[in-house]
Amino acid sequence: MTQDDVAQEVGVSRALVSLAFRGAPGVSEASRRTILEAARSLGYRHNAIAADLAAKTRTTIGLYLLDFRNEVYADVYRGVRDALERSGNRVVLAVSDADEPTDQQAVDSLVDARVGVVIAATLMLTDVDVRALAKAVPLVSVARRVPGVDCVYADDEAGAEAATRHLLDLGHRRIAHLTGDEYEGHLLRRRTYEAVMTTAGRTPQTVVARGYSQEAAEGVARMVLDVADPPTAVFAHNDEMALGVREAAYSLGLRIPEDLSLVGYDDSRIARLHGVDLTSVDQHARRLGQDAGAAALARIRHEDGPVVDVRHAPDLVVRGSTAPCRDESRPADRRGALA
Amino acid sequence: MTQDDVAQEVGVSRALVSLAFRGAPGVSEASRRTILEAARSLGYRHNAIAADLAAKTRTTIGLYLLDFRNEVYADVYRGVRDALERSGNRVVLAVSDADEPTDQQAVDSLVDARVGVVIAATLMLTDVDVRALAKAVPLVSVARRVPGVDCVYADDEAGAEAATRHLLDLGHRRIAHLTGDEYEGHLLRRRTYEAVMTTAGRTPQTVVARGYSQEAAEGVARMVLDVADPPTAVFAHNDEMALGVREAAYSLGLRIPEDLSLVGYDDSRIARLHGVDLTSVDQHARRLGQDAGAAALARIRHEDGPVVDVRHAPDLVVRGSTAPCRDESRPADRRGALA
DNA sequence: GTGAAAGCGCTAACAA
DNA sequence: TTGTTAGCGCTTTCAC
Repeated sequence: MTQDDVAQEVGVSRALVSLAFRGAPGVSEASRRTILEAARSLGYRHNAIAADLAAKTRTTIGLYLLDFRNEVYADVYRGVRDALERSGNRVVLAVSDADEPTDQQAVDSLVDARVGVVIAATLMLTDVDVRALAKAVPLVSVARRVPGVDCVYADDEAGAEAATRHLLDLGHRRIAHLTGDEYEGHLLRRRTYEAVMTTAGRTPQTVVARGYSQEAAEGVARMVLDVADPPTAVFAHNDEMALGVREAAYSLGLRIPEDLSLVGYDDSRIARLHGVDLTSVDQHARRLGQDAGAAALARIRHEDGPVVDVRHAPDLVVRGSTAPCRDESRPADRRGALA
Repeated sequence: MTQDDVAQEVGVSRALVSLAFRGAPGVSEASRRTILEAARSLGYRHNAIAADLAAKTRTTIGLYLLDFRNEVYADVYRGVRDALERSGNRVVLAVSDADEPTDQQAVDSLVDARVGVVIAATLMLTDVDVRALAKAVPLVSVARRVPGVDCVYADDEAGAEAATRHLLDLGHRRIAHLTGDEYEGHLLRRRTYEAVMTTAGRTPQTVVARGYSQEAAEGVARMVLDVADPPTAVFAHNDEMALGVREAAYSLGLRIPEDLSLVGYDDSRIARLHGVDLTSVDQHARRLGQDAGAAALARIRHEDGPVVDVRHAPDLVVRGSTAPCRDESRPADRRGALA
């Protein structure tokens, strides 16, 4: 079933059918209607892939998501869908795995699918590699800022600072930060945590797991918490890892927040469950997705339009997993000593 | 950068380059090596889409997933990836939404992407529509049995029976079942629950929400539980809905399992969290995905091979969300009265 | 408005 | 082994 068949059925040229299908000018309203009608009754479907090949265009949008299990990416996906809903562009997805990111490979598969632009959330590559990638295919980076490349992200420094300060304000001193392998794009939260701690006169304790999943976090957390003088609070890189800490804590008989305060990142649905009730930083992932979708659309239309750099403010959502420090072993602070 | 460029660089014909890239016979080992080498240094990438067009083949596999938020689909996805890892076939994804399923639309997008086979998990369409779909494109249905169509699924009747019996065995009488809109493919669990209840001499109480999400379930559950004589146990269609029941219960001051026993379905990661600890039925979704991937591969190679119908046995995983019924208002049963 | 001809990047015979 | 030719389903000139 090709445009030829439709053309024959209606008794016009194939070229006219092509024009009619693209809503291009140069075809009478009457012809258009007849053609579309005939196409429907014949069950003809426009072959956008062949069209792209012939027109040397790339109208498909590629979406790379780091992880299927982390709900934040479901939200990004929804946002992208919101933005692209009525654009008519196809979206093809490629999904990786938080513990074994295969950015390059997955994005390659999108390039092979001949997409016109790639929306990537979240790239683990180095800045240098991201820029190289952006040379090969128009790229919109989500939740990761790379100067010179289109990007849409929440302010990680603000988020990490809010999280860390929140714990400091609650009187915690031994606050650990749990993160994954040192991917360049994920360093911002860590660095900010360390800076805020240092400024507050506390010693940062950064713990690095092998990956960013719950499972990866749980193993490391058990070691960190099972010592003589464990941290009284943990700030985890994301909610997944926070859940790992939570499981580790419970398995050691520690209560949250009585014995351990816990802060996550992403404010995922799990954080809101009764009994989990996790303090977390909301990145507004769906909005990130929406903006990324819009940016991708702009990029696909004007390959060399201005580079977009959209930064949103995250929000700390305080819930029941954080509470004032009640660790008796903590040294009294100055004011306490003088009082 | 086309095969022509590579051919010119090496000084051979375009056809030879084509053959070399497909590992087809008729090209000497020396030529192949030179060609592949030149291609790499030129940065040439084989255009599988143009190849499909020319060869009139369809090597891409389409994967439809009902919902991004329900982890069971992440598991199916992983399974499919396992199966396709070294097959060389591209996979394109289309994802819908549990509360507003758009099967037809999403699968259409896959058909438009010119896929050779569609793996669908889970279709909400009627059996009739599914079969019509299967005529338009080779289809492998996951977690939904449709006679005459390739399918890979867990035995819903066994799962629902195990869940219902488990609650009955714990002494519960007023056991409600919470499900979503009546999609044909989702009726098996409900019908089984109702049959088991009736056989046990109990009155089934099936409650239908508008969708299959946590949110949809929560609203309905609140109404069901906030009555004079509420059910002492609920069997939910899936873990997502069970979480909704859980939230509703807690918001009404009911404790689980003391005041309410709860069974889900899918044995998702959330079910295993400390404090959630949800009794659930494991469908072994990753294995379903693996088998579906294998079936799709077989179908794409032999369009009219035998129809596959793979059924797995689900497993009830008993956790802390279910306990013996302690409802004092329950009428003593016969043996109790005699003792 | 319409039709003919060329070409997108590739494969598939068939000859050479 | 290699090169030649035709054609996949479509768009795009450009003349009618």
